Amino acid sequence: MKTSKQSILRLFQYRDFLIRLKNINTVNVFSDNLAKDIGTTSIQVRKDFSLFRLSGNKKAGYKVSNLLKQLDELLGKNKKQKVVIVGAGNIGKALMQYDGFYKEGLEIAALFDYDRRKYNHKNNPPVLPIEDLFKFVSSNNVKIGIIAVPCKAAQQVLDLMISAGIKGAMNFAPIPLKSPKNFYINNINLRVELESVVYYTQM
Amino acid sequence: MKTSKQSILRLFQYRDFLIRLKNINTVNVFSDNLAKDIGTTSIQVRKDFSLFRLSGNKKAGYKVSNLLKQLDELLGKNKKQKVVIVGAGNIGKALMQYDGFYKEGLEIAALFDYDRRKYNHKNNPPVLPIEDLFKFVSSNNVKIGIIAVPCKAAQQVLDLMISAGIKGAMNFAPIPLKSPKNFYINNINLRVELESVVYYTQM
DNA sequence: TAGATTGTTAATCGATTAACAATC
DNA sequence: TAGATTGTTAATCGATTAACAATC
Repeated sequence: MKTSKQSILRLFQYRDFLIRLKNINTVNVFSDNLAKDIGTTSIQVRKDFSLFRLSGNKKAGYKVSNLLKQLDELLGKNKKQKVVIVGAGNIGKALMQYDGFYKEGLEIAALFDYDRRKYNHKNNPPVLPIEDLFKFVSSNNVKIGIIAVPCKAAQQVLDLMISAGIKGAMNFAPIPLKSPKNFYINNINLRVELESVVYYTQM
Repeated sequence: MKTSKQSILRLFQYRDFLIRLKNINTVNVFSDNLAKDIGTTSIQVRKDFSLFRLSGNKKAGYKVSNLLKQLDELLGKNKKQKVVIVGAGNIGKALMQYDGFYKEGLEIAALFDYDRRKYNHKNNPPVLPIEDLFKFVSSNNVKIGIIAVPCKAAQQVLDLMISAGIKGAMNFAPIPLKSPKNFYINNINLRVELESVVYYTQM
């Protein structure tokens, strides 16, 4: 109960806003400013902070740099994290080039694919054959994977990741995958997300 | 209360599974099968169905084709929906080529971009100049948009969409956007999603 | 019938919101 | 001081889970 999934997600969003504030040299911020930005209420903001023992000053709000430092610590943003992507198709490439991963401590260490024509050892990050995944992951101590392959290959890729020592994954294949309890998987089903937009606009 | 966001999302997932079942000619399905597939409980499945007046047969479960037909009706899957994408970068192109949109009644009618070099009227869907968005959307009666542009252009694109008559959007720009109350916006922040995977694997 | 399954009502759980005391 | 803000405790709300009746 103490730490809910949703408040963690909001902490990341607050952090985003704080970074923007810091860039324009803002020193203080009120819970109400934070709330407005991410589209919630100031009560929710203070509640979230309360859960994680983040405190400000009555009347003066929160110090941007101080709060940011605490959030970085709390969210483990001080360590660099290596990530591998399996599937060098459109989604894989989009993520490879996604701005802002790197400065957030997320390093796309390599892409992997089944298709030989896509291999490119010289690229940064390199595009490697799927056979190299196991060795790469274990020798580079990678803990995070992204699955961007077609449905029929997804479970196989996940199993390979797990056996290689990966502990959490983001999955774009629109099919539920089986994983052990201690493995964290974040399913992103873009089709369902789009379908739900359609549904809500029709109501 | 009657219709919760989460149960709607699950209805789409049940539907996915039912389509797969239909393809392998399965006739009947139990709530427990549905639950296993999407990773929930049979109680939840029956509760969801109960909310939407979907019923089966005691002992015999649900008829796949019948249930599918009812879900299609409920979720408005019988009408084709046109969608426009603004931003012909990696994410835009990934979505353009995303398998399965079309057969789900989602038609990517056109992409729009600010960059002249990306224009391609001959492509299917065509890649058009952003100046054409307003006219295209209103004359084709498009109700759904996808925002796949950098942060600094996102709000401007959304405003343009709204003025052209779009009613709901999926937004990939990692920044909160302002929209009127009757406009539905689904924010997909891939960086935050990935960061949360990192967070949970570290615990 | 006995066993298995649906479907609804009630109970629980968790997250959000409200109320308000503390204090700068 | 008065006004504005934080931070915690209590109340509400919504979603999930449990219990159980109905019935094939």
